[in-house]
Amino acid sequence: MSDIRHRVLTATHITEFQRRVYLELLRVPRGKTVTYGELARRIGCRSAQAVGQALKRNPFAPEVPCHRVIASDGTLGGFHSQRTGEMIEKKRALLKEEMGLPLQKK
DNA sequence: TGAATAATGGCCT
DNA sequence: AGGCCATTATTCA
Repeated sequence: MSDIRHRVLTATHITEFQRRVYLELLRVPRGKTVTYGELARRIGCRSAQAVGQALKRNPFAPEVPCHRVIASDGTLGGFHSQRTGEMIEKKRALLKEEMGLPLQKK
């Protein structure tokens, strides 16, 4: 079982909203991707930016499947080349093959 | 198809 | 209260 989930549930240095985002993210089944807007709607939010911000500030780093979140275009959306960014970028590539995604490149 | 801009909603300091 | 954001949609060429 993912202690990550437990960590999020015990996280107190984050807002309730943030917790929802992480939980929903962990809730995403493997081989499935969700857009910021989709995830936002799931938690009852209308702003994908808020979700994105939550992931950016993600205190749970790559432990959380943030690589399953993509833009509405089916692209990788945002992501920076920071330390975690590189790792996630790589993870994303593997995840794509894992789920058999044809890598939509507009 | 690609780029730029506008609008939007919520979070952080 | 102000600024920020890993967005989204729309518009123009």
